[in-house]
Amino acid sequence: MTETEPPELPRGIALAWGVAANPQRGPKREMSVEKIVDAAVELADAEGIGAVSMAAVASRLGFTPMSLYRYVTAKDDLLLLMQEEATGLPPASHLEVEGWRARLLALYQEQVVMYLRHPWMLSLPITGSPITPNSSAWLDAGLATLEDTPLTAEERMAVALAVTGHARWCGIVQAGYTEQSRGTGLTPDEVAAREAALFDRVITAEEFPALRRAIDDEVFLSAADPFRFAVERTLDGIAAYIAGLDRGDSHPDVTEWIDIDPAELAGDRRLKEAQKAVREAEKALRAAQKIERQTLREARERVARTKKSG
Amino acid sequence: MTETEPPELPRGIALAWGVAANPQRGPKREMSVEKIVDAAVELADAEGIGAVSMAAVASRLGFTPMSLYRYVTAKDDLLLLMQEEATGLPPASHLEVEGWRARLLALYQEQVVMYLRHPWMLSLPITGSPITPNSSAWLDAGLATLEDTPLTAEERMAVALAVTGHARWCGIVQAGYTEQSRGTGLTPDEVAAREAALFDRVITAEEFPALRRAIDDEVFLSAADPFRFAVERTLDGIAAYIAGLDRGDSHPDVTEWIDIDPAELAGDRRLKEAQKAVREAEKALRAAQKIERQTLREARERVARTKKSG
DNA sequence: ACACACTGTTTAGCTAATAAACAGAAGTAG
DNA sequence: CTACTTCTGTTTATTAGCTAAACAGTGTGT
Repeated sequence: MTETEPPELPRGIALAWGVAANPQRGPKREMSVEKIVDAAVELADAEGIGAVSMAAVASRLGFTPMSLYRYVTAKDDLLLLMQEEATGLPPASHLEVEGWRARLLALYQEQVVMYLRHPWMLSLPITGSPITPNSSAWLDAGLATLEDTPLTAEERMAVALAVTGHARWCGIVQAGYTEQSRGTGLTPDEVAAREAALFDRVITAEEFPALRRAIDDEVFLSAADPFRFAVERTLDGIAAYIAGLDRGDSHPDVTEWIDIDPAELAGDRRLKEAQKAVREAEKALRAAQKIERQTLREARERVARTKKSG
Repeated sequence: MTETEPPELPRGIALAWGVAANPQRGPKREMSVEKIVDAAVELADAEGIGAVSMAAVASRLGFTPMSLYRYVTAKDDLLLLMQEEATGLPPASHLEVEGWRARLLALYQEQVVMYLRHPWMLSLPITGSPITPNSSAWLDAGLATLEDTPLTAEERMAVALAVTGHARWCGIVQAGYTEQSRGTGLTPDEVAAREAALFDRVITAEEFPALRRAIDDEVFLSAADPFRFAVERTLDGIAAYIAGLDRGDSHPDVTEWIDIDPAELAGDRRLKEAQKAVREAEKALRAAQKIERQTLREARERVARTKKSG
């Protein structure tokens, strides 16, 4: 009888869970996985993920590049462990408040802080669900806040996932500024201002009326946190949903995932042609807009020149 | 008098807006930026962003790697243009339904479809706000749905941003499976199943009670779309908020962004020490858990062996 | 004592981005 | 028409970065 052996843990994940045999013989180890990961995280925090090369990490510890491979099978491994280390355990502070709503909000904020501290985490690829101890702990904490609610298991998962999503999205957008400010040497505020100026210059009322109005209302210079607003609304919606359940509403039918059937793309010729047609039309539109813009620009320049010389 | 010249458009963005001078002299061009970008997008769709090297794109067009540099200043440029191309203009289908809520939901779904079609987009770094024509068009479409609502400009931006965030988050998670299925050769379903098995194996009721319960309730095997649930709740919350405004509620005070003061991190020694202490404690806890897990595993193996031989 | 399992290091191979120098093509000024 | 200039796609070469393989030295178990 073949034992139903579960699939092998990927080496990196095994390391993260601490299920890795330590060798007994041979010379004493001078480094450790933890020291390596620490060094890598420090480097990423300070200079961005781009600065994290095997050589840089090793040299920060005073060793040669190849030495790291005695502790870590490949760079991807190291990145996974860095993620795990930077994720850390969820702080307990969200337990100091009462009620699922306050706790979820606190958990959201804790996650945002985490991402602000380690913005590089957001540029690492996500590979499916987080099967590492610390990520699991965060997810567990999110689910735990909802234990006293009448939500189904699936709904709880959806809520916990949504909170993480909000935090990530907030982090992603802010990390964009962080990165740019690192690259240009400007402060994040200056980057934002520069960007607002670019926007202002390029968004016309004819092409983007709603966006233009938003710019004119100075949304990009506002100090308000749009992400906070969004989480609050989401929590409102969840609260209302729970209230409905308490009132006796039934859980709605599940909505299936949106799925793109690869066959749909590869097989159906008519669909493909239709898509192609749309793309062509888009291109044509864009081309026309380009010409318009260029013409406009030239006209403006002419006027400016006339004014100057006149 | 120095003219208040706005900052130069980055080359890539200039290209995206079509504000790039075409040369007049010299031999006829055999390629075009568009053909290059098309080829790159096709490649990324088919084989993932990892397959997009300058050489691969060039060879797909039948040219040498360096030829591309006559059209695109650097790979980053190409990536930006790919993003812009794959983003496309928002389909008009969301205009076929009535009311801000239905339109936003449609816009959400359209974005999800876009990300499913081009999952690689989600692994490109975000650099601040989307200052390209197509991205702007999506944002404009989102804001436009809210024009008839009593929301402030900032609130509208927050809502539009949130919808994008939900779509991205949905795309990110699903792209994780797509990528993994490409790497392993398994179907996405198989990947999900394998992952569920891994989870099942590693999550104990003692360490992660809530998560364990969720697994036992088979949330990871459910066909329900957790992201859809979350957007619906968010839209509920926004609807309730709007209803409140209509009833005469006032807009709440703005919440400031969460900001990590770098000085806070660098300067305050006590804080730093406290943080270090927390990290040490976390490590200790993790180490203890590791040992526990390893012991448990060994014990199980012993039992299994005994059973076999007995 | 000796074999073996390990250590960190050296060397080398590979992929990938891109700078620099090139020969030939097409406009343009005389 | 001719010479000059600008531009084309190509060739060559440099650089950074990951990692396989071979190596000399170290400590443990027999």
